[in-house]
Amino acid sequence: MKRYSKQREIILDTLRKRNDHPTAEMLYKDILNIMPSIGIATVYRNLSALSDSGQILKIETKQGESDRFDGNINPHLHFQCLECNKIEDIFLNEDQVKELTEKLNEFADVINAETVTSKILIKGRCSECKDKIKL
Amino acid sequence: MKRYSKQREIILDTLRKRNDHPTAEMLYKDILNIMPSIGIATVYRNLSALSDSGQILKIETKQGESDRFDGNINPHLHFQCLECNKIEDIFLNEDQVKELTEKLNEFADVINAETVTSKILIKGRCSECKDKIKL
DNA sequence: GAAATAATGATAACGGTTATCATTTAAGGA
DNA sequence: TCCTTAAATGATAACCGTTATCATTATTTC
Repeated sequence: MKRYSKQREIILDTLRKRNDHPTAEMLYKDILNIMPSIGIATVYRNLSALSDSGQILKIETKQGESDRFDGNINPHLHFQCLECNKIEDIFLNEDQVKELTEKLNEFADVINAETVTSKILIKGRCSECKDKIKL
Repeated sequence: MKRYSKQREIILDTLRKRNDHPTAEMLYKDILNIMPSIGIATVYRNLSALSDSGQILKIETKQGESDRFDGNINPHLHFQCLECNKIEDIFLNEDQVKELTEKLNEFADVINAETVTSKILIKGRCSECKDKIKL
């Protein structure tokens, strides 16, 4: 990422405009409407670069399933519904972030390791699917 | 898994004897010494079935990287070292499990969802790599 | 503007996993 | 024990998301 590119700008903009967690493929299809000449490799390349540089988040789900991307880098967890596979954000307030960080540090201490980051995915039933089952 | 199979028994035994987090490939190579006729597909098939039935754990790491398996199903978190990629277990005592569960439930409540399970991977530097960097 | 080289687009290749299918084998009678 | 049924296996082709390759295009610097 040593040089500006129109493609990267569009990719970042497109991702930030959404408030869900699209795959590279979904973004690619979106962007084709704006820049029909863009290649899928460019989308993957830039999503990787942007996530490496911390401008976006990559959510690695299970193998065989496409990675998801998130334009919102405020500290938050992810929730995935076991029924409909939807991924939702759970935003934490400062106190919650602090509590969680302390707890993770405590856990890492058990094996004398140093926490840098963490990946927390809560799995369960989302509000809609919870209701469906009750009907 | 409606019928017994010698292959499945060997796969489960082999995994349980290890206290690390091997990939399907690693287990396959191990098992070739005991049963040279086993096929890689059988290993994958049984690892999936065993993890679906809760007898083992599947640790889904990042895409492109092989899944890891764990024969120990006591509640524990995983830690992955950013330097050497090693995965370590962090076992929790009952109180810690309870605390963590409560916290996750609290987080899921924010979006009115119901927690069933969670996947927590702490990333950072393991005790060995932490030391290496300081040298 | 020209040179240097980063970024792109098209597409081939990759790698872990899953699907396919003929063959083998376990389980439950007769 | 033999027979039948269908689950499980082993070999391998296929799958699919992603990455590598490479010629071409575009950005930056002078």
